[in-house]
Amino acid sequence: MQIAPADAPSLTDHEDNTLSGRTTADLREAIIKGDIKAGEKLNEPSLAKQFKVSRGPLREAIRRLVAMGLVTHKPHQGATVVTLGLDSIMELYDVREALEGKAAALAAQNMSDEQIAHLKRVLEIHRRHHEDTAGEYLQAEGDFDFHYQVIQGCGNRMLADQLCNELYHLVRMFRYQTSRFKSRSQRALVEHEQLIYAIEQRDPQMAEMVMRHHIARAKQSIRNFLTSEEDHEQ
Amino acid sequence: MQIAPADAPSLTDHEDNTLSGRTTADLREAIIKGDIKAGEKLNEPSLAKQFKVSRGPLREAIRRLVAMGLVTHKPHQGATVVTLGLDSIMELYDVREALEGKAAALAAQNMSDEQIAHLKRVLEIHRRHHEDTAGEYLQAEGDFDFHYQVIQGCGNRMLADQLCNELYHLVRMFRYQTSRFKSRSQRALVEHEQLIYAIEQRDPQMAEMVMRHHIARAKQSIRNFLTSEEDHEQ
DNA sequence: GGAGCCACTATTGTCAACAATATGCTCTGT
DNA sequence: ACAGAGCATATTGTTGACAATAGTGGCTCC
Repeated sequence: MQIAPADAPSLTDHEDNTLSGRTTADLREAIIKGDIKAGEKLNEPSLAKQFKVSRGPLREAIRRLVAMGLVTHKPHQGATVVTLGLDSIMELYDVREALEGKAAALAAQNMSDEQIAHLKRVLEIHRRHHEDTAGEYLQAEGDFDFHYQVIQGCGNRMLADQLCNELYHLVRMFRYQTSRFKSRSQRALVEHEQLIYAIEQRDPQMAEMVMRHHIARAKQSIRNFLTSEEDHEQ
Repeated sequence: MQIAPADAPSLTDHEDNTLSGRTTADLREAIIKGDIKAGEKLNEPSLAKQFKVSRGPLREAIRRLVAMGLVTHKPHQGATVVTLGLDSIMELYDVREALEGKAAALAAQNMSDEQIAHLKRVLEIHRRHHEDTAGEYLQAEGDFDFHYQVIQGCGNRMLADQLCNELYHLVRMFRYQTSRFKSRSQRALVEHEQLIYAIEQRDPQMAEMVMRHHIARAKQSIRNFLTSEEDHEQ
């Protein structure tokens, strides 16, 4: 069992060994980590040269990222990295609330005892880490690690794919963009604990409610942070 | 196996005019309507010849369909049309329940009075149609038309895209595969009426509850139908 | 001097040939 | 006759060149 996976070899890297697959992963990480900035245009020849591939695989990679929601594409005008404004983030968190809420409910029904035990261990590791470092940065990735376990345990592959292959990367991108935004880790721990309790009780409604409140609070916290920041800058 | 007729005036056809875009739409309709059967392998050279395009645009089309969930793809082995087993359908309807439930809640908050009036007109048309034809087939597409209006009125573009660009096509494919499955139209009308009431009252929680029950019932109805059919066949 | 048109350039869309990989078949050996 | 290895073939992955389109700059005309 490993906690927050070290670096780029993300949990969702069942990527293939083809150039197209590797390029997708590389380009995706470049965008998420901000090496290619938000709103920037993706120039095919230059990127192809940069990644040392032809334009064919690169274009396929771009198409996959479009499906992921990381870039937009207009015919004959090319692709540009999405800009995550406050509105988009709020929308994203509403979708997360709906999807992960349902995932929590299903997890309460379908998770094996072994999986629940594993979830407890993950929470314990996060708590230790929080105590040791006084609420450190890793919390961000670690937080998703917890959510990831719940999602994988829900038993609905379609739901899990939607969350992990598409929305997850948008969340990561947002977190890289506003890495200065922390806090909430103490509260998150408590809420995660509540969720485990609900799942352990095999109570889908309670699990869904807890998860939805958890995400709704995160959403509100982000809104407060971003709007106050706007005020400061203007 | 035939090619799809060139007419594909789907609701979501903001497709571009490029060969890639048109091929995507054509191939998509061919798969949804069953011209290319479930589980069938997509042979690139042969399909390219049928659609009169090169393999480049065709491959991009396939990639988009993979993102849509209509086909799966394995490196060096090619793409195959998904087979919608009972399990997949159940998963799909759980995702719909979560997403459309939230959409209904948001619609209750954000829909304009004009949009609500339009929704009422759509419902009225469906009711007329139902009375005239004693519960006819068109109900299937009409039903989604109603849901479509709610989704568009929710004001969350990300949510709407997820539903209309991805899940919607899977639902359509399922309906084409089991077009003999009807019924429920009377009940659906009542449930749609309840939803409008909730939206009109600007009651998000009630709207979400009504929508979720509506979809959950549809799910159960499908399960009963498909399992009984299994029994008959075996 | 400004507005509109035209050519040019940079970039995207498309194609056909080439390379690499998987699958199925044959041939051989026991 | 059967199992396994190796080859042949079909299919996918990749490439560089070609075509078409949108944006840009300069030029002319009013």
